[in-house]
Amino acid sequence: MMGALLDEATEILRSRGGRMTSQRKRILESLELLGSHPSADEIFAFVSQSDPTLNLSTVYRTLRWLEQEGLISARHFHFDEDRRTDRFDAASPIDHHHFICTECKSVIEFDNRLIGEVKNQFSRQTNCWVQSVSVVLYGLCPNCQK
Amino acid sequence: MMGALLDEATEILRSRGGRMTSQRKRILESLELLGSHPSADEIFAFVSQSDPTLNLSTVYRTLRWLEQEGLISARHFHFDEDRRTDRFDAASPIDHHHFICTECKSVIEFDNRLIGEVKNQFSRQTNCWVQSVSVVLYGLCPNCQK
DNA sequence: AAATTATTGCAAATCATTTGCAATAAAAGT
DNA sequence: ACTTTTATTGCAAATGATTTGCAATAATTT
Ligand SMILES: [Mn+2]
Ligand SMILES: [Mn+2]
Ligand SMILES: [Zn+2]
Ligand SMILES: [Zn+2]
Repeated sequence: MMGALLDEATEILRSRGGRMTSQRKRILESLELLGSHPSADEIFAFVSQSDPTLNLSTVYRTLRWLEQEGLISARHFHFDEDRRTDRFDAASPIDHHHFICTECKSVIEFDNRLIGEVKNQFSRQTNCWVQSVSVVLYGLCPNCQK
Repeated sequence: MMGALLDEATEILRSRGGRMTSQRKRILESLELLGSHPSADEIFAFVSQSDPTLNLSTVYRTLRWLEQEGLISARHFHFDEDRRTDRFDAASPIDHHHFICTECKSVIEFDNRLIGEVKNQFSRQTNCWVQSVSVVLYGLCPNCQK
């Protein structure tokens, strides 16, 4: 249960002559601890508490590597203000979708088999081959509806 | 048919003491001509042909204003390379969705009533109020499947 | 035509992210 | 353990899209 990401990453590194460093360990850890969808900066701030020498570049390099390996996914949620910062998702890209409360910025993950249907119908109608689907709902969570 | 955007924009300007300038006219025009989902830079390049004095800031200012007024929408399509440039959509945010061919970068617009269902089911289950839905499919268009 | 002020062009600032490079430290070889 | 190899890091500078301050310009009003 705990350390799934770290184990997978370690395995990939081993198989390629890569090195599991203390900074990578901490970044992996933080991805599991910070459940939400943290930005590189948030991960940096969190890990910095326990390792003040960590550099933001290392955070980015590690995240991009994990992304390439398919262990995490980068997303842009279209917040009112900040359209531009990537958020990182410890889960694989393909198996869930997101609701964003535009007021408190909380994120709810969900899935729905109808989404598969949408994909199938589109494929059938256009002969496009659909590899992945991104669904993002924006609105107000129960709390923020007042 | 032609000039819908320009007409709406002109009307809004009129009602607020704004001014319909030549640069705004050209930018609005280009949004209708360039059917695809152009970036600010692409709009800039296009309009520059007919007005070499136009400045990129003006393009951005106009686009952001149109976005605020709800006449166009800004989107980020999650292309492999460039995750960071906004693309502008002459259509309103709410009434259609997109398929992106990750090979040739072409965009196909579509809609599907099931998406409304997904939204309704989510609302019912979580008591969240959903304001907007973004669906983006990534894959290969018929041509690029070889 | 003169006055008013919304809008522009220009240059500089922002801000998230990336990159080059020399210093550091895993892992491998001895 | 000691040395070698080289993957990885920290640091500082670069990038690239977008934004912003401000003086100059041009629509509109008077
Ligand atoms: Mn998620
Ligand atoms: Mn569109
Ligand atoms: Zn909320
Ligand atoms: Zn294609």
